[in-house]
Amino acid sequence: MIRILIADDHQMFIDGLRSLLERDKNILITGEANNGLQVMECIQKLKPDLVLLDINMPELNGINTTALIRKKYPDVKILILTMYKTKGFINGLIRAGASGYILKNTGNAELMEAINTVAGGGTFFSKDVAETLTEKHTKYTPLEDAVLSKREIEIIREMAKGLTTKQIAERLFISSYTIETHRKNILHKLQLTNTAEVILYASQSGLIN
Amino acid sequence: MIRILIADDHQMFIDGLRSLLERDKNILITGEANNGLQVMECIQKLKPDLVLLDINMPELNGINTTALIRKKYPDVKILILTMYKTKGFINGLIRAGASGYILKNTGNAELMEAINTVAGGGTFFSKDVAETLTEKHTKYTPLEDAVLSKREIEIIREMAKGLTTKQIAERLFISSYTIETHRKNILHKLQLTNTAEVILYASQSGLIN
DNA sequence: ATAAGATTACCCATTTATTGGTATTGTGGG
DNA sequence: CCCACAATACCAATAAATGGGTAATCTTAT
Repeated sequence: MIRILIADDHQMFIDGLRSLLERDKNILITGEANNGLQVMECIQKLKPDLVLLDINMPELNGINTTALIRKKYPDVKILILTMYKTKGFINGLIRAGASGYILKNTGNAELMEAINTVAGGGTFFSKDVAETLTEKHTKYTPLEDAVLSKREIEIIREMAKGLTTKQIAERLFISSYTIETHRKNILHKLQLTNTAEVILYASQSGLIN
Repeated sequence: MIRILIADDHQMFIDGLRSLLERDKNILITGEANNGLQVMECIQKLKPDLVLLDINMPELNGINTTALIRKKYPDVKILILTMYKTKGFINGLIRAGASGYILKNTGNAELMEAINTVAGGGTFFSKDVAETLTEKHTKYTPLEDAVLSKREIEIIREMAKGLTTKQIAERLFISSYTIETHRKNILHKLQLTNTAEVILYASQSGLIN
């Protein structure tokens, strides 16, 4: 019996997946979570074997959640379910301790295979994902292994509201120079070159909302 | 018996939803589609009563698909399933002919209610969506019915890649001055003030991807 | 306690974006 | 045939962002 926790910010996706997986007598859905913080609470209470984790969640994002699970509960397997196949993400998640990574556009059979493989201690990556990982390093790679600080995320959110460096400084009661530094560090950490790329990254990785 | 077609670019979401809905004896899932073009093909072949439509699909987006269905098959009901609650989109979809609009983070009960209501000829909107529609116009909201031209969308996509005005000009073989004009028009149409807001809007409204 | 990282702060040169104009040509719908 | 709008192009002033530094505190985890 494989005990599974499903984490996704879309309840409808959880409902559907639960219905699908419960057909399998060998699977037990022990619980659900809509954000990273709930995931941590649920693991403690429910002790699942495997967490099906969406990386696009509010409160605590996928990479941080993965790292936290790996640290506190080393025996819990993590299978990432997502729609992003950015190289940096995948690398970051693997380094954080995920055992598998499959895209949401994959079918039923592959999902079952992934669950069984990962639950059995193996690793599983969608074909598309595996291809992305073996790709040559392209010039405009979105990000490597981004670990943004709390403050940096806060600043990105202000940027997304269309505020300028000066306006952000006023709102946070600190110097414009400091915001300038933060923006520089954000660009450097994400290996990006301008605001447009940062906002797209933030939006697509669930940093905003 | 309600005959339903499910359209979403994530096969896993379709699989789950199918499993969930098939429990109801009154519902028959007649088919699936992963993009707008497939939706049109399937409707012709399968003659469903209702289409569950994700707006974030490749090939043909949600608004255009909705308008096309309404035009060619006026009797087919359209229930939008999505995660975006931008006012402009909701308005656009309603005008295009959708009968309902619910967010993917809503639960099972509400989904069933929405399906039954819409199939019965009524309209259904999630509480969140209804709230968005009655909200007062806030200062930093993109313009409701922004109708961006083909070229403008193309330029937004280039902007999202982090390209500068000069680089976009080179890639599209036109003058930088022209790109400047387009950017100005984009900001004006959306009633925004800088690139950050444009990229966030584009990302959240499904213009990118 | 100590080292690593986060947060703060400053300066300056350069590049880009934004704003506010004007204006010509092409094109699809009524 | 016209009109509205799309797409093109140009100029110039100003605002903002980016890239290159340096450096002092403050937190936090080992």
